[in-house]
Formats: sequence, C-alpha cells, structure tokens
Amino acid sequence: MIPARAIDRGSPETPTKTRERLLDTAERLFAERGFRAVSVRVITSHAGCNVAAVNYYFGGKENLYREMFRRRLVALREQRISSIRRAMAEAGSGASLELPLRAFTTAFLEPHLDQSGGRRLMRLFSRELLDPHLKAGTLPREVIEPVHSALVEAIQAVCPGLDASAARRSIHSLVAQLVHVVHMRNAPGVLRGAGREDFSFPAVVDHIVRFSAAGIRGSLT
Amino acid sequence: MIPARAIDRGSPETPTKTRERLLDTAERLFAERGFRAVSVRVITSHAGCNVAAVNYYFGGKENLYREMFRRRLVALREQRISSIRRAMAEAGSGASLELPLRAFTTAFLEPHLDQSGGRRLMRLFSRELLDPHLKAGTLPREVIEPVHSALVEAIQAVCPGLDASAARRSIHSLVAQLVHVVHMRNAPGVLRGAGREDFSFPAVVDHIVRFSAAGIRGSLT
DNA sequence: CCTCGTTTCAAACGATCGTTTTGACGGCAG
DNA sequence: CTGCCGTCAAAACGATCGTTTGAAACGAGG
Repeated sequence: MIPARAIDRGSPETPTKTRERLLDTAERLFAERGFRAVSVRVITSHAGCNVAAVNYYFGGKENLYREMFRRRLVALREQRISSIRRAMAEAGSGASLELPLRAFTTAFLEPHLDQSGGRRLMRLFSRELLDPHLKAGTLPREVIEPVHSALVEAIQAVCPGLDASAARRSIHSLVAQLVHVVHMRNAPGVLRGAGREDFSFPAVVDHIVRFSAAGIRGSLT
Repeated sequence: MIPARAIDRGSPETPTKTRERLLDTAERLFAERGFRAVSVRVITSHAGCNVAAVNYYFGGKENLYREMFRRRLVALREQRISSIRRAMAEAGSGASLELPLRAFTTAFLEPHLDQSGGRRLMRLFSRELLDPHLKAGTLPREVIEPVHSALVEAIQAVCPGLDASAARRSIHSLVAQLVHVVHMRNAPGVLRGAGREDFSFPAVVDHIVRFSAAGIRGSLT
C-alpha cells in the first residue's frame, strides 16, 4: 500500500529546499513516534522527496536525527536561561522567591498551551533521555546543566540562607514537577476522568509556584 | 555474526519451562532497550530456545510483551498501596504529615538501591508511557489511578484542611519528584560531575520528604 | 550550443524483522 | 506397536529496514 502523501512544503513562492523539509518533517515524526518507529521512507514521502535524499544530505538516518536536534538545543537553552535572567532583573534586589519560580514555570510550560514546536521538542527530549541517539552527554552539557546552574544561582540570590546542595535539590524538585506536567499532558490516555483538570493552566502553575516556594522555605537550615 | 549466547536458565535441577524463561528474558531486555529495539531473535537466543517459541507460546511479540507486563501490574499496585496503608495504620490517629510521605517515598525508591526487578519495572513503565504497547488505559486503570487515590486519601487523613484538588496536585508534585529521581538514576550519562550525589540515598529521601511536607502545608487554604 | 557540478529519481542491495511451515522427538494411552 | 499430543527446532516466508547505485534532470557559466 502506498501511503497517502501529505507533503508539508513551505509557501509555494519560496520552494523550501529539500534539506529543510527533511529536517522539519523528521522533527515532527520523531517527536510523535520516536526514532526507531519512523522509517526514512516515511520521512521522505511526507517531505515529498526521494528516499536517497536522507543519505545525500545527511549521510544516514542517525545524522539526520542529530542535525534536527542540534538546531534546537542552543535556542532552547538560551530561551530558558534568558527567561530566568529577565525575571531576576525585573524584580531587582527586592525579589521574592515566588517571582523567579513563576517566571521559569511559565516559560517552561507555556509552549505546551498550543501545538507549537515547543511541545514537540519536549517529547523529543523525553525520548532522547530514555533512548539516546545523540552522542553521550550532549543533552546534559548543552541544556540540562546550564539551565540547572542558572536556576540554582537565581534561587540562591533570592534565598540567601539556602545552602548549595539544598538549592540544587530544590531545583530538581521544581523541574521534576514541570517535567511531570509535560509528560502527563503528552502521554496519550493517561489523563482520564477527574484527573484531567489537575494539569490545566493556569491553576497548575499557581500550585507549582506555591508548593515549591513553600518547599524551598522548608528546606532552609 | 552469531551473537554469543548468554542463556539465563534457572537452576538445572528445576529446568525452567521455556515459557517462563521467555517472560523473564523479555522483561530484562525490554526494560533495557525498549520494545522495538529488541527482536524476538535476540530474546529467544538469550532464553536459549527457538525463534518460533514466542509465537508458539504467546502468539506474537506484542502478546509476549503484554503477558510480561501483566504479571507485574497487580503486584506493583498492591505493594504500593499496602505500604501506604501500613504506614497510616502504624502511625495511628496522631500521624504527622511526614510519616506517610516518608513511607511512600521509601517504598517507591527502595527498589532502585539494588539491581532488582523494581528498577527494571520502572524503566518499563517509563517506556510504556512514552510508547504504549498495552491496550489504551491499562496503566492508569491498573496502577496509576488506584495508587494516586490511596495517596490522596492518606494525605487528606493527616491534613484535614487540605481541599481535594490541592491534595491531588500535591500528590502529583510528590510523585513527580520520585519519578524524576528514578529517571535521573536510570538515564545513562545524564548525571555528571557534582550533580551525581544530588540523587543519592538517603539524603534525597530526606529532601523530598521535607520539601513536600512544606509544600503541602504551604498549599493549605 | 555544450559542459559541469548539484540535485533528484527509480531501482536494487543485503540485512533483519515478525511470523509461518513442516516435521522431528519423546511420553503416554489405547 | 500404533496413534496422538505437547514441545521445540530448522528453514523459509514475505515484508520492511537503511543504504547504495547509476543515470536522468536541472541550472549556471563558458
């Protein structure tokens, strides 16, 4: 059976180059189904080009995956860190604990309100953590650790009494809750019945901010 | 290349039946590499039997996966729930908030101290959530929702002022932290450098209990 | 016009996938 | 012994995988 082609070209007057279409299509499909579940034939047929294009432009399926991922890593890190820095700068010296928490929580969860690329990126993230196809240590080095450090720094600035390891663990607790929200909203069929609105905006943001602020204050000394 | 066979038979005097060996081997391999990444030939060669055995006993690779999963679901749920109930019963009426939190946190994370089956089971869980191969809604119905309900019930018993939705969200926050610890300890190469001891026992248990207790108290009214 | 490098194509490659077929082997009932 | 049944293995099936090949199609520059 020949799969119905749903070619996602760019606007017709700017006939997107095959290379770009492959990256975009691969990002969408890898995020939805995972690396192994998507064949290069499915990618190329959705991108409207020949099977050989993947090897012509990227030298293989795995390199396509890495190129697709590499495009997003730096942008994601910078967006996360700048949202923290911006919140701290706006708050000035009299910043409360809740302020950077809310800023980061919003910045983290906001992309999931729509069907934008941020949502896909988080699915790619989850899959990559469970089933790595990048070179070892890429995700921690490029995103996880820099963002974590920036957050620890910000928390310690507004919470002077917090010692270093308590600050790191508290940030882990915060990030854990954010990741959990993303997982629950992405996983199909997990949210059923009354549990559905537990992760709806903006109530979930309010909860996480309040819960985490209290948790951090409770970790003092 | 013929893969070196590492047949994991039971003790020789009790020649484990092929069916059982297949279930055990599949559980280990699926947890380590995921459903799609493990071929039936790899499973059968590790189990020391023929390729056709999977179809003979289970009628296909997917049914083997489901059988393997089904064995564990009920036991896992009962263990989790009973650990909550036991902690509540021991504490009696004067139970503090920290007590059920610590009981559940310990019960949740304890299997990860060794290389036992609990660790594998959590990996299977994560993979199944991201890439479902069970019938839709099995995991929520059999494990997630019952355990969640039991925890909410226990928390509300020792925290009378907590309203229902705040209790549900607080439990989500607790579970999120536990799942995060499991992920970080399972994901290869994510923990590097100073971040390594952030998830070491028993300090991480102390942190989660204190952080969550404060978070829950902060969610009152 | 022709040439040349880039891009795209259909076709095929070898490998591996999940599954099926076929029949051998051993124990047990008749 | 004969016939049957549960167990299991060798071989092969068709499908699909990622990749390669060789040539057609294309566009720019001489």
